[in-house]
Amino acid sequence: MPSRLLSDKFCAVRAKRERRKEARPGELLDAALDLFVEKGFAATRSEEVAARAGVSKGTLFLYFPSKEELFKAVISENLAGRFEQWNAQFAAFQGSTPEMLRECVQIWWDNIGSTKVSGITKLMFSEGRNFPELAQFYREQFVAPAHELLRRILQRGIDRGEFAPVDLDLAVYTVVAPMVFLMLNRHAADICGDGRTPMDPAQYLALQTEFILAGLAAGPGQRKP
Amino acid sequence: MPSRLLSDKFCAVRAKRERRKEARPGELLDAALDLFVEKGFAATRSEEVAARAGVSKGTLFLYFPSKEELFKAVISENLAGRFEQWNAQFAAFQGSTPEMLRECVQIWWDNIGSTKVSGITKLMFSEGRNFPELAQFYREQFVAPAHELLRRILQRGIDRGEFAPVDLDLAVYTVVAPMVFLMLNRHAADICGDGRTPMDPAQYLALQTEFILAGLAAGPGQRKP
Amino acid sequence: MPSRLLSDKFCAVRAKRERRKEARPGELLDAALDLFVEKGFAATRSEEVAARAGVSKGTLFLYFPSKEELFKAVISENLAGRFEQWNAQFAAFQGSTPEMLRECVQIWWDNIGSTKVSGITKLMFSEGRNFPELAQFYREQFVAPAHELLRRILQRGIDRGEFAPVDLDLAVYTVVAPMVFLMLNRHAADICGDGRTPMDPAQYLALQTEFILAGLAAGPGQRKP
Amino acid sequence: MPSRLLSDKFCAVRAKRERRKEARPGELLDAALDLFVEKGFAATRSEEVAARAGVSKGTLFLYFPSKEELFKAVISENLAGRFEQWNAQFAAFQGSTPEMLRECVQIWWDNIGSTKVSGITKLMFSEGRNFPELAQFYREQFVAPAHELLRRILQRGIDRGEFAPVDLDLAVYTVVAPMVFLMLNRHAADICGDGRTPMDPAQYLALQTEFILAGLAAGPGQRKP
DNA sequence: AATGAATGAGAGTTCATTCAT
DNA sequence: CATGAATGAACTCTCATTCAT
Repeated sequence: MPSRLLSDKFCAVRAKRERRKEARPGELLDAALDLFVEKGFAATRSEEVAARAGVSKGTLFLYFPSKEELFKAVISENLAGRFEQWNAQFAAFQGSTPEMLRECVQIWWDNIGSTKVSGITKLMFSEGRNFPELAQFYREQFVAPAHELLRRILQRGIDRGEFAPVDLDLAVYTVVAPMVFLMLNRHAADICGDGRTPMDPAQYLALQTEFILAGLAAGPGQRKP
Repeated sequence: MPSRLLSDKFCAVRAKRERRKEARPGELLDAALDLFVEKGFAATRSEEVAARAGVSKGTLFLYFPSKEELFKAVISENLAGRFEQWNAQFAAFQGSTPEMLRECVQIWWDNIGSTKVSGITKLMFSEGRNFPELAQFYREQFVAPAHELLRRILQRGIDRGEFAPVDLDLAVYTVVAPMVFLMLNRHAADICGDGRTPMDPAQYLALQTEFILAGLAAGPGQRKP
Repeated sequence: MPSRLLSDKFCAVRAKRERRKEARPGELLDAALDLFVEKGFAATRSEEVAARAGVSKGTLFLYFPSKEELFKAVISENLAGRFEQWNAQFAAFQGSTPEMLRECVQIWWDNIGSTKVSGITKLMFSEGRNFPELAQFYREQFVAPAHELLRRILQRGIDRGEFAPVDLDLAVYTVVAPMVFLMLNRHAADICGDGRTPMDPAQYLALQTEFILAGLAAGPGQRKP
Repeated sequence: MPSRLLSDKFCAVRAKRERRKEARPGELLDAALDLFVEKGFAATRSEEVAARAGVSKGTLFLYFPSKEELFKAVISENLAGRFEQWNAQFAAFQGSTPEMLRECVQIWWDNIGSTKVSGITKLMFSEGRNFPELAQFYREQFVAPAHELLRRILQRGIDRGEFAPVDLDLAVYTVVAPMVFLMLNRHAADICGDGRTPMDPAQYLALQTEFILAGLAAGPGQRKP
C-alpha cells in the first residue's frame, strides 16, 4: 500500500531528528539536576547545563524559557507523583506495621534517597528561600504527601496496638529527619562524615529505623524519670 | 565655653567612631553570616553585607580582600571550638548515661541549635562543595570533635550496661542527624514543614532523644524478625 | 475512484503549491514591508516576517541571503518608478497649471500616499542613515524624479503667468513637505495628532494645496510689508 | 573660622567628583539622544551611549536602570514644558496675526527645529509604535500644547478679520507639517533633498509661511473653480 | 524546495572590586 | 580610614543564520 510506504518513509526520515527533539528536554533536565545539585542554582551557568546535555546555549532556551523555568521543570519532572502508587501499595499492605515502616524506608531509599532525585531536597534547602513559589510547590508536591503517608502508617501501628500512642506530628519528623539528613549529606560531599570511614547509609538507615521502632514500641517519655 | 564644648564633642564623636572601628570586622562578619545563611553565598551582594553592617561598599573590602575571604572568615570565626569546655564538662559528669545524652542534646540546642551559629552548618551544607578547604576545616573543628564526644558518651553507656552494644559509628549518626535536620530546616524557611502547624523543635528533640534512648536500651535488630 | 480522486487532489495541491512558490518572494517582501514599517528594521524579527508570509524561518533565507538584503529588496522592489508614465501624462496635460498641480497631488495620494508604498518613505526616514546606499538609491529613483516633475509643473505655471515668479527649489519643498508629513504620520500611529479627532488626510491635502496655490498666485514675500 | 575652612576644604575635595556625578545624567542623555536619533533606539547599543558620554557600560546602568528607561528619560528631559513661557508670550502679543505666526515659526525654529531637540520628533516617528506609552506622553506634553497654541493664533487672525474663516483643525496641520518635515529630514541625512544643492531651511520656512498666510488671507477653496 | 532544530555571536544587565577623593 | 563613582568581566537571554532531514 502506497500510503503505508509513504508513512514509513516519512517516519524514517523524521525518526532521528524527532527522537532527539523528544529526548532533549529530558537530557537537559538531567544535566540541570546534576549541576544544580552539585554547584547550586545560582552558581550554575546556563551554558554549562547545555554543554553537559551536549547542546549549545541557545538550544537550552529553545526548550525552557528561562533558567528559573528550567529549575521549576526539574522539580516537576522528578517529583511527579510517585505517591499515587505508594499510597495504593501501602493501603493494601498486609503485614505488621513495623514491617510496613521498614518497607517504606526501603522504598524511599531505593527510589529517592540513593538516587540523584535526592539532590532536589538539597536544592530546596539551599536555594528555597530565594524561590518561595518553588519552595511552596515542593512542599505541596512532595513534603505534604510524604507526611500524610507516614502519618497513616504510624496511626495504623497505634490502632493495631503495635505502637504506643504518640504525637503523630512529632513522630513523623523522627522518620523524616534521618531521610533528609542522608539526602543532604550525600549531596554535600559527606560534610558530616567524621573524615575516617565513610558511613554506610543502608546500615545507618536500618539502625535508625530500629531505634524509631523501639521508641514507638516503648511509648514516649515513659523511661524519662 | 564653645571651644571646650566643641572639643568634648569632638572627642565623644571620635571615641564612638574608634569603638565602631574596632567593632567593624565583627559587625561585617555578623551581617555576612546572616545574609549568607538567608540567601546563599552567591545570591548575597557585597553591598548588602556592607549596608547591613552600616558601612559603605568600599569599607568591606578594607577589612576583607574579597567576598570569598569574607566567607572563609565567617566560617572560621564562628567555629571557635567550645569542645574543650564541653569535653571537660562531660568527663566530669556523674549521672546516668541517658541523662548525660539528654544534657548533651540540651546544651547543643541552647548553644548552637537554637542560635545563629546553626547557620554555619547550613552554610557548609549549601556551599561546602565550592569551598573544599573550608569543608575540611569544618569537619576537623566541628564534626570530628562532636562525633568523638558522642562516641564517648555512648561508649560510657555500653560500658556501664545502660545501653546494649551497638555499632558506635552508626549510633553517633542517629544523634547527629536530628540535630543537623533542625539546624538546616530552621534556616530553610521550614521547607520540610507540611505547611500546617510549624513543628516545635524542643518537643521534637525530646521525643527524638527518647527514641534514641529506647533504641540504645533495646539493642539493635533484636525485634527485627 | 479513489486513485483518480487522489491524483486530482494531488495535482490541485501541487498546482497551488507551485503558484505559491512563485509568489513567495513577493509575499515575503510584502510581509517584510509591513513589519519593517510598523516596528522598524532592527525590532522586526526574521521569523515574524516568515510567519506573516506563511512560511518557515528557513524559507526566508532561501530567497534572501540576509535580513539586510531583504530590507534592500523591500526598498528596491517598491521603488519601481512610475515616473515614466507620470511624466508622459503631465507632458500632455492641457488644463490650467493649478488644475495640474491638484491632479498631481491627487495622483500621488491615490497611488502612493494612501497606499502601502508610503511605507517606503517611512522606512527611508527611519533607517536611511543605516543604509546609505539605499538612501542614495531612493533619492535617485524617487526624490529626484518627483522634484523634477514638480519643478516642471511650477515652471509651467510661471511661464504661463499663472504663478508669480518664485524660487523653484524652495517651492518644490512646499509641495513635497505635506506629502512626506502625511506618509510618515500615517505609519507612526498618528503621532502628530492632537489626540482628539483624527485628521482627514484628503481634506488636509485639499486645503494645503489651495494654500500653496494661493501662495504661488500671490508671489512670495509680497505682503511681507 | 575653622568651620568655614573645613567647609571650603570639604567642598574643594568633593568638587570635581561631584561635578561629574551631577553632570553624568545629562551627558548620558545627550549621548543617547544623539545616537537614538541617528541610528534608532533598537539599533543603538547601550555601550555606544556610554562610550559617547565617555564612561563605561556599567556607569550607564548606575544612572538609568535600563535602556528603555534611558529612552524615557531622554524624552522627558527634553520636552520639559516650554509652553508655559510661550503661551504667556503670545497671549501678550500686540502686533498683527501674520506677524504673530511668523514669530511663532521663528521661535520654534530657534528653540527646537534647528536644535537637536528636533531629534525627539524623529525618534517618536521612528520608534513610537514600539513604545505606546511614550508616544502618548509625547502627544500630551508636546503635540497637544503646540496645536492649541497654533489654534489660538489662527483663531485670533480670524476674529480680527486678518484671516478668512477656515477649518482650524486642518489649518493647524498646514503649519505643523512643514515643521515636522524639517525636523525629520534634518535627522534623516537630508533624505528628501534632491541631491543637488542642499535646501536652506530658513528660506524654506519663510516661503512656506508666506504661502500659508496667503492661503489664510484668501480663504480656502475660493479660487478652486 | 521547505522545514525547524540547532547554533553562537552579541546585546542588556549585574556586581565584585578598585581608587580618586 | 571611609566613601561611592566607576569599571569591566561574566552571566542570562535573543535572534539571524545554518543545515540535516
